[in-house]
Amino acid sequence: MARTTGSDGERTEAAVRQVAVGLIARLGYEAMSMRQLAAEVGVQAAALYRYFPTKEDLLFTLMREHMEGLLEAWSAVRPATADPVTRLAAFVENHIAFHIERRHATHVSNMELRSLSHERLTQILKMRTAYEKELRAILRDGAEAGVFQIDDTGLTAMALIQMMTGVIVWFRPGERLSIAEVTASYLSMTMRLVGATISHGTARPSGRARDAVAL
Amino acid sequence: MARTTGSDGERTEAAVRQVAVGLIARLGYEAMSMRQLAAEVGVQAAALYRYFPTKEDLLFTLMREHMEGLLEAWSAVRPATADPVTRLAAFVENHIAFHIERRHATHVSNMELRSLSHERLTQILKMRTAYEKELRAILRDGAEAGVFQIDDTGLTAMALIQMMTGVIVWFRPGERLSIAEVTASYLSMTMRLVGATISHGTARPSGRARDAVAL
DNA sequence: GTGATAATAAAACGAACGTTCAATTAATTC
DNA sequence: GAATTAATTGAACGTTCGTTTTATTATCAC
Repeated sequence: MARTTGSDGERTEAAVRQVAVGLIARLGYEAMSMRQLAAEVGVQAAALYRYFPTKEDLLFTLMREHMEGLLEAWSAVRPATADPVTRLAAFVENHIAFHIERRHATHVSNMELRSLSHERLTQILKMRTAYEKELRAILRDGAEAGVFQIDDTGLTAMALIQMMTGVIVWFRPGERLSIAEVTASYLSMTMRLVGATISHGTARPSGRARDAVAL
Repeated sequence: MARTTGSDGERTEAAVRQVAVGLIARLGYEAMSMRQLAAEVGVQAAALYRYFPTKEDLLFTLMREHMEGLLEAWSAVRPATADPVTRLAAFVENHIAFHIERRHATHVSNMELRSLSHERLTQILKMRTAYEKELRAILRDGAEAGVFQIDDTGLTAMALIQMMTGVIVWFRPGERLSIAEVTASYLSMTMRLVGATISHGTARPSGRARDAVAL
């Protein structure tokens, strides 16, 4: 009825986070009880409160670190070039890879926003907006350079993000398609969707789709 | 402390459904209490059980009728023609219109699946699969006829549905874009994504994107 | 070894949950 | 207008929830 042999705060906290992501993704935040979480970690419910003051703090921590990870991942691979096609390709590849790798955490970050307090919701949405802004900038640059054919930059960015993130809904590792195949297909669909051309300067006035990249 | 004047079972049940959709969409199924629902309807919690035996029965009813509505809406507008471009355009237009019109119900049907029993989940997923099958058939026919350029029919169908349904996440009526503008943009993006051509017979062997429709 | 501190257990708190039941009144039927 | 049915109330049930408190033991620094 006290500290157990071999107990270690860092290991326990890491276990709590990991189990919580899986449990919330599967059951939902509201449906997961602290007792259930504790049981799967192998600890009493009261022990959780040593690491997270409230259930909502736990949720917020998971979400914030997920979003920070997404922004950092993109920063790490963002190309230095100004070429919109290269930048868009990098964005798509990073987005798909990151979200497939962290399916459960993405599920949590996308589905449980309504369980956050207003203030914390704002914080998460700010990070999300910053991420989407990166994509919009690429699309805008490409449209201005004439290498993309886009009606509405904002709408196209949302459509692309929904399409790409949606991969976590149906994709299961080890099934029919490999991650590489899925990524290649999404890259191809993305380039067609934005009407990407291989002309590196300005697009020709007519027959704009003539040089569509065959990705 | 009994039947109230002017009370009417049909009206009460309709009110319960309508309020429940809004409440579940906003708070989530688990977070919405039966007492809260009853209060918004203007009735005591016990009265709800006259219409829905359990909370889950209520959720299932809302979801089933949403999916039935979706399938019926598509049946009503499905073109008789064999032309894949026309059929795809009709599918996209119907999908966007239906989902924008029933944003809250769509939210419920997409987000609360995990709160259903196994058997009922299977029922809902069966309807969803039937709907997706319609899109896959259009894409397959178009690919075989050479009017669409598609890597993988199943993957493309999922990507399109995620992209289109995602409209409910960011679209708000009366803001920057009208429903007509949004629909036109999504139609354009869809046609480009599947590499639609205006050639009504077979596509030319090379320069396949030359005749991309300028939607 | 001894003292400080970190990590946990065990038990309990009040509140809220979905649901049931008996009582009661409005509307309808004959 | 009496009998029947439809619609609802108010109170209660047992359970579970997030969280707090207190006590107890392992670990670590010296």
